[in-house]
Amino acid sequence: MGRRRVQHELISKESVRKVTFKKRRAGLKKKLSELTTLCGVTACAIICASFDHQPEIWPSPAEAVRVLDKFNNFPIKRRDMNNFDCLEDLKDLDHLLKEKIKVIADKIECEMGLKSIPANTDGHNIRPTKGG
Amino acid sequence: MGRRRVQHELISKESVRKVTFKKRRAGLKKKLSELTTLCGVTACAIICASFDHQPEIWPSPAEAVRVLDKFNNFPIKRRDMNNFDCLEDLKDLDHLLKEKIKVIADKIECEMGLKSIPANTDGHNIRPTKGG
DNA sequence: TATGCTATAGTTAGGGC
DNA sequence: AGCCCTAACTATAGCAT
Repeated sequence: MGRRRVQHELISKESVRKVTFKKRRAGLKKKLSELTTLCGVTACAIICASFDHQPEIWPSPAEAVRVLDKFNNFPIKRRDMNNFDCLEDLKDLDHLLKEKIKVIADKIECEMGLKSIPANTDGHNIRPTKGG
Repeated sequence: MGRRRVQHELISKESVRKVTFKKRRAGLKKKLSELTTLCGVTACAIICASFDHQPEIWPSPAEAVRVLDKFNNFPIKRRDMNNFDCLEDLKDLDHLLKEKIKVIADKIECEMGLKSIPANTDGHNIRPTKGG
């Protein structure tokens, strides 16, 4: 669509790539918005471009968290069925998720000022950060 | 686009809504794929529809985890800048994230069979699950 | 670099099977 | 339900500014 077809490969010229990115990002955002409105579904998108200083999160960070919650409320065993494109990837999913959650959990605890407390009297025993 | 314009509101007839959802979901998936290919960015989308038994995750669950990692690698303080649509929502984001991560972490530990271990000899002290 | 234009490639609503 | 068709509509590539 546009004056000419484009190959489905990385656009080599950075200036062109950047312009195309902005245009298509806007288009995608609109499409996502229409999908949620017309069909009454919740959806979010997260886009990380090296052009940007931070990822873009739609419709909003808080809504993304709500959508992620919906995802996370599916028990791991039930998520592991057959509706995904890449069964190979799925083999790693549980492991990746577990690793990721551990790292984030540590980071969050750290952020909350609860790190390096070996064992407190509230019954909350925090895993020490390794090599940090 | 199509034989007639549609109002930008919830499609009332469920059968029509479902068909439109499937068509537009496919379109969105293609657009997301093109964006990542053409522009060399990483992106994921998560869609929860009541039609489906589980959320749909693109390009794959594992890739979504990688994109989320990119997001989570931004320090919380730096995320809280000004590139988001909803500053009001952002006020709650850190809190929501912290709560969410805690719940998920508990769930994961449980899944891994590490729950209700008060303290083991590896130096990994796990927070006990509260209330069952 | 960003914004506006517009010809044209691409998407999809409604319908048939 | 799913798949194909195509008119009608939208998104955007290449330019111009």
